[in-house]
Amino acid sequence: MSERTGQPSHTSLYEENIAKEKFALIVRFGYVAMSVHLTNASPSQTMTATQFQRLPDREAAIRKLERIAADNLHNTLRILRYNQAEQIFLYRLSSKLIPLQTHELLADWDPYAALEQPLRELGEYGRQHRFRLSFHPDHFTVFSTPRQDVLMKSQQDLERHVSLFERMGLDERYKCNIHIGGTYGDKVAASDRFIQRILQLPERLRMRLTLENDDKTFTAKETLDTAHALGLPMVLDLHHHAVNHQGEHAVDLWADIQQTWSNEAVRLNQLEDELLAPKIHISSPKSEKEKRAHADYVEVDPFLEFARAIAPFTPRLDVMIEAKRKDAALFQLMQDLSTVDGISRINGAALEMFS
DNA sequence: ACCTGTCAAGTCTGG
DNA sequence: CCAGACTTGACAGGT
Repeated sequence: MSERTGQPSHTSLYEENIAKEKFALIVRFGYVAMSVHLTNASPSQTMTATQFQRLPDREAAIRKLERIAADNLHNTLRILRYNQAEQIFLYRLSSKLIPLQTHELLADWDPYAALEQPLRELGEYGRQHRFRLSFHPDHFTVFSTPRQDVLMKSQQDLERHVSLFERMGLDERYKCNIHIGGTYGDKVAASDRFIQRILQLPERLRMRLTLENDDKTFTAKETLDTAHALGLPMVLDLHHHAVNHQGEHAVDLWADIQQTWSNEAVRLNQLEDELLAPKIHISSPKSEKEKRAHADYVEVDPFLEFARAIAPFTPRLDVMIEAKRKDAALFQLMQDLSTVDGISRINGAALEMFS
């Protein structure tokens, strides 16, 4: 293996997988939060703090928040049923399922009292159909921050996401993906601070994390080093890598990135579990000028080039599509890929590449 | 029914 | 030091 690819050698588990898959790469695709095909199915409906305060009856206002949250959970279940019908097994949950959950106006509100049942139902459906569900707390979750107040809020927001997983009955295989954060003029100090902060987190939060390279600050290589230091899996974003790297090639980092997922599978004693297959993000630049912004759809070629290059030493890959047109972009990409030589479609959103 | 402005968050840049 | 850009989907309020 290592002679063949020039990559570092791999575990015996890895060799077994390769033998079993006969050098075929199985790729599954998914999309983020909302479907553009389903109507009136937003999982992210909300209420502004201003509106909440404007309502004279606070109890009634809270009931309204709970109705919005229940509706978001119901819409998420509708989306999962749709995903099941379309055979899409990768899906990122909305971070806005429960509006104003961490707002200081609602510090005394326990939203779970009213939402326990729908959350459990959602998690059960997800487990039953083997969906790979994830969260991506937004970019205001910054553990590299030097500010204590920002750190507190970041931990609070991560806690909120992990609690949702727990209330859904979804164990540590279900992950919250985050970025490292800002540099504040000193990248080394910032990543050191990040590492120390993550090490100080309660284990139930720390072990939910995956780390993703970002488009401005921490490159894939730097994120991989940080993931190694913390023993966390890494999600490689190919678009971010394309606009933020120091000359290194994603394919050359891949063996080590893949290894972070094998390590996690070993840690959780879930060696063959597809929930812990290595995962990447793909998206395409909106335009020449707006290289970082996401386009409506995803171009085939950059993904195809990467997938072909890693196929000889990768049995399985999960791909999250980050495109404005969400599931429509997924279907378009599947169609574009299905006409390519050496690729056969397994089902709605999974395919097999032979090498 | 549609359109425009606003809302949240934290970081970073430009003035 | 402060204002504005960045990002995102959806609300809020106007026509």
